[in-house]
Amino acid sequence: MGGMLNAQVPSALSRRDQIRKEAARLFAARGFLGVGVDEIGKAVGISGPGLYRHFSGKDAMLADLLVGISERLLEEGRRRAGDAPDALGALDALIGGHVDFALDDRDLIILHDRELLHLKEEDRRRVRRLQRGYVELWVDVVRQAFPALAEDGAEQTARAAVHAVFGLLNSTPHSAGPQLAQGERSGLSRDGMAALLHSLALGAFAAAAGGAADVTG
Amino acid sequence: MGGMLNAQVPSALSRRDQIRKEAARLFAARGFLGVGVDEIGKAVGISGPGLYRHFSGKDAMLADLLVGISERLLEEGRRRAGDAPDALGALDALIGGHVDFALDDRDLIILHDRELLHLKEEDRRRVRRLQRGYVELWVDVVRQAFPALAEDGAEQTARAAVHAVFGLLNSTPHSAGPQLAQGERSGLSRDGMAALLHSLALGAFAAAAGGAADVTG
DNA sequence: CCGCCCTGTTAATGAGCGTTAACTCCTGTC
DNA sequence: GACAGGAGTTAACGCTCATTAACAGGGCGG
Repeated sequence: MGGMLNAQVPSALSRRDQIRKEAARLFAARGFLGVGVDEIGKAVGISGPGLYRHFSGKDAMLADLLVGISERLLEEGRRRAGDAPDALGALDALIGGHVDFALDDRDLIILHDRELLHLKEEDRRRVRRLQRGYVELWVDVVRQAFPALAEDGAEQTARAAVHAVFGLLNSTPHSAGPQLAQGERSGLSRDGMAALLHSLALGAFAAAAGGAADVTG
Repeated sequence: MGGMLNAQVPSALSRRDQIRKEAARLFAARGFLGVGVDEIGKAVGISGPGLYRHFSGKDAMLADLLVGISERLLEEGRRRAGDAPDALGALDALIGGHVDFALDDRDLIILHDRELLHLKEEDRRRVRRLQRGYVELWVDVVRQAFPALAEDGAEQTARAAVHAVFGLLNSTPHSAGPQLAQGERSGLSRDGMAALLHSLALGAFAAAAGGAADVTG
């Protein structure tokens, strides 16, 4: 069954991408340590050790997923924020991008902060560096959008608020069960949920800027 | 080394509580499946299988922790909300209680929604029932506090907002490293962080009530 | 047409781990 | 003072599981 050039025909994922997708799904559902390689193999139609032709090991699959999502988030975030006309527009763009990600790639969002500890030190450092960059991007934009958070001493407040809003935006995976059909997620449509999350995030930032800019402890 | 009556002297935890505490710490740090019983034993000064004198198995320790936290959250939440004079006061009390919990029992908050899947079906159902009760408590209070969310069709919005705010309030464990000293958490004092989280949560709910009450899609 | 290599397969290996068994010691009670 | 039982110990069992070894087939360049 070899050598068919792995044509990148649309709608047909490469074997490697197939593995990525199924591994993400399984890791999200039962945890990295709770999934065996045989199971991942079965999910893509090959069996167990055949995976080692595509990844150097189980750890490497997780590392690939986490590095990939972190890079995509940072890259997309920079692009969107850069294309915006002003600070508030940039914040809107960041929120919208993150919401899309949280709603459309739930598995990866779950893994993103749940399985970080199972990475080897080197990969973990790399992912953390990317995450830190993403946070700083948000912090900069938020401080420009809300002048109260740009004051001296409000940087830690802004950073904590950004972390908290990430928790808010990433909450959708937790609120729904393992998997629901596409149209329905707890009674709200995908776009309804997106709009709601967007509102909640903006409201939270506004509150941080309004009341607690000087709570630097 | 047995039979010292296990006196409930203050400042001395019972062996069982010692195990609870250390198991929670280890599970939070490296995941339920990533921690061996020998390690938990060593953390409390006994070794490996000695734990089986206090818990029927490793699963039982996790179940004990998750059931315990879920019960405490629901019980405390009901008590606080019941003692409040009005709906807004009840919401304040709920937020304050949850914030205290998130800041003071980080390990349990992490486990609470991270390791649920490693419970046996029966325990999982029990924890989920408690969690559902807690969510409904919040939903009721939020809808009373914000009339816009009490309208017909806004129930799903309110519930989604509550889930999202839980994600926000539970974000502190993720934002800080494994463990920091008591005084400092990312530059904000404990009380500063508590005040900030409180503001963020209220701001989010206000935004949900203001703009998106009819986004039932 | 030959041979390389990509992609699979199954079998074996070796480590880790939860749990149980068998045994010891100490303490409070009758 | 015997003794029942709580609270430990170490050794052994059985199972899972990631990884490696050894082998096979089929397509494509030469």
